[in-house]
Amino acid sequence: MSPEQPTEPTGKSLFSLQRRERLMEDLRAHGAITVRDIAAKLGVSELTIRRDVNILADEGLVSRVHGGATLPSPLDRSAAGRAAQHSYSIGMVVPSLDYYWPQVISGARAEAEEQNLRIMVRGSAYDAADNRRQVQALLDTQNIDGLIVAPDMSGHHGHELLRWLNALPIPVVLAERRAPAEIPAHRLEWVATDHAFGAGMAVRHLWQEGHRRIGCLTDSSSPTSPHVVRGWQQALAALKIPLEDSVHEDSARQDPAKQGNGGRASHFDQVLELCTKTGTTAMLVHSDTQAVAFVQHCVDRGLTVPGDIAIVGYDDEVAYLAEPAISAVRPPKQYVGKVAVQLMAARLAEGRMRPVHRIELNPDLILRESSIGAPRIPAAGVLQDSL
Amino acid sequence: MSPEQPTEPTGKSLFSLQRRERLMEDLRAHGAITVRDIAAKLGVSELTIRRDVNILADEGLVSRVHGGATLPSPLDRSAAGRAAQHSYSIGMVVPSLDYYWPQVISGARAEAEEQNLRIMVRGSAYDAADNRRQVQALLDTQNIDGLIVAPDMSGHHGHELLRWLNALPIPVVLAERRAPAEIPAHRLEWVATDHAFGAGMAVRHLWQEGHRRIGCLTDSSSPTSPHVVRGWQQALAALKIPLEDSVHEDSARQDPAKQGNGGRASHFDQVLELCTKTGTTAMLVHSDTQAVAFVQHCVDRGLTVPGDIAIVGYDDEVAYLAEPAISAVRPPKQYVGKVAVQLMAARLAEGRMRPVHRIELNPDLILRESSIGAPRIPAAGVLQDSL
DNA sequence: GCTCACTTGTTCGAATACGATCGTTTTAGA
DNA sequence: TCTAAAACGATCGTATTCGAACAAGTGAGC
Repeated sequence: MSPEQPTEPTGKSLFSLQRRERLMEDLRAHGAITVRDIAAKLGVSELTIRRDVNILADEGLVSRVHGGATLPSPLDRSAAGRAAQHSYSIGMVVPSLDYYWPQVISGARAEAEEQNLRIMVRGSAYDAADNRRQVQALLDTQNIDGLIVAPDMSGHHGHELLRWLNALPIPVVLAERRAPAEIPAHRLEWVATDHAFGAGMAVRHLWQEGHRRIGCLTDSSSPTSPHVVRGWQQALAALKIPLEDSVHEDSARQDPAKQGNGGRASHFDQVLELCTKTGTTAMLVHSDTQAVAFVQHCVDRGLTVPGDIAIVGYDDEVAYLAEPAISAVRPPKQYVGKVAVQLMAARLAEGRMRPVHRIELNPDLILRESSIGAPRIPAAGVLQDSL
Repeated sequence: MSPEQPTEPTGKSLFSLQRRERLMEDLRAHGAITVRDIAAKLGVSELTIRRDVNILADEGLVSRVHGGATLPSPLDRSAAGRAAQHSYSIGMVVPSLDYYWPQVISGARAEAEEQNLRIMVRGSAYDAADNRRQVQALLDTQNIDGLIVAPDMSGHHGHELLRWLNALPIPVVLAERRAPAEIPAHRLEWVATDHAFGAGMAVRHLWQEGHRRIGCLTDSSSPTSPHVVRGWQQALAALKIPLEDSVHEDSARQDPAKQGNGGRASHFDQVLELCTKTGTTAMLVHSDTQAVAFVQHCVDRGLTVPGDIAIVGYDDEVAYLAEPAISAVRPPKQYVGKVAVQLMAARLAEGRMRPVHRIELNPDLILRESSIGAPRIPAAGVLQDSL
């Protein structure tokens, strides 16, 4: 009877995939369809067709228009996104997930979103063997097109790891690390904070506050430490402060038997004694956790900060929590992640013709109570343009 | 008599996208269309067509004219002009317009086009006073939002110039220059080729070719020279070649009385004599022009290249012209310009919160006849991963 | 039986496309 | 240069479509 019924009135309902097939058939036949016609023809609601059209449009198979759909057209500006669809996955291996690195990761994530990249993060221990394990795990299980990594580079194993990374078939970007010049890791790119610059900035600041003997307390177990020390030394040299009788202590080189809180306290006492002996009135303390402990210790010993001794920390993770709040050098952690992803995206897009980029970012100096407002010798004019 | 009805009189209405496609078809067919014709043809109001034309013009697909539209024309300044209106002008001051820098400029220009920036280039002499004059001229006469510059940084005047650049109210990016650490030019950004890396690459290449005494001939009047020398020294150290009896000569430090071609010839003779005396079989020659002259001199003296002495040049401007063609380290000049503009564009867009970026790019080593194919000691396996 | 995941339908406020009017700008012709 | 006609853009109104939220139906797996 009624031959005029729609092609598929009530008979059997179609699966969504079949429906979309039919939709595409009609589209190919006529060049364009309206939601209303198709909905009537297939006996489903218009909303359903709209949803189908959206799905097809997301895959670039149709161009959406008000009221229907057409064959994909170059005039369809939403098609631009389609090109970027075959996006890359990049792996990221960082040595800590609770200090310093969360912000780096967050910067990387934001930029990855921007660039339409997927990013997979893994934490690792601070040692080369585990770094390699984590990278290998990413290579094996995921489909990684690029790698951002902050490896341990100390000792023979570290160098071996660098060579291995350099030989990987995918591009590798180091974050907060630089391959030493003697290792010809000619393919590795990196982005790192210029910690030497940061340390220099801290020293100059203290000098401007009137301090003329500025010490340095570091923890050589951190990969950042050598750069901080170098920057401190360079700044002292530039300011003509003799290096030999400046306080330079390293918490990691303490007698292992004395480790623990007791050991730390006695080490701090030793540092303070040295300061008194040499007339040192300001200290740059690497890693702000240590700076917080040191300030606490000073206060406990009855010293005022910055009155008796001024402190500048390094990293600016927890410096603001101390009492008094500690001035600190703040590396641009967000940007380290962001730029690492930018490097990777550009490398993946441009291929081998792009020259290897190696980027240093300058940190900021965040001034708080621990280093200002206790005037000594009025600042000389030599450094008028240093801040 | 009525076949004259419009193609699509009332039949079915078209979607806007289809309408625009039809419009573009007509436009491609005839080169130009009038709003009235198209409106009649497609059976819509003229206003609708005008709107379509506006949309297409926004995407740069047509040029709007009174009464209709034409294919996009470069004379249509509304397209490029409008976008470029918001955009910035940046000045660029380089020390030479015929050696090395043309390619840097070309890279900068291409990227500026991409980023919709205007770029104004001025040549300058290789001295700080003229650098400053040229920059000042740009600041005075043009409306510069940023500056890319490759200043002379030698001596007191050079340092003074850096301080002045650092204090300018607009962002400054150095190209192929780095501010020394002792000058706290904390606002200056830069992009520079890692010439030390390039020199090291050349030395390692020569070592792999079997050379065990590798000399260096530089011209200390060039700002690049110190980096080349440093890279050469580091590579020698890494390869455990004793530095003290390696040939290291500087053409700029020759007796001024002997300057000129005669002086140069005698200096080259002197260098060759030193090579013989020390058993040096390979030379890294900074600035390719000098390398070309040196190769010519060797050939004139009856030496074969690379048979008796292997040569690697630096800069790769004219190295391919020599007979035999000279292997040379090729700095990524295009990219230096490109990255400088990228840095500037990002700085102008993001403002002061963006940390200072300092970027090094690695050069390539272009192998030609002057350094290969004259096997000596078979290459040892130590450097398997160095190329 | 049950829940869970998935798909489809309904309703309704928001967004969009298109056309009409009218004042302003541009163009062509005297 | 002036003037009239054409073209243009801003604003509004209307018809239609879109999509978010919620509701309901279906099949798979336990």
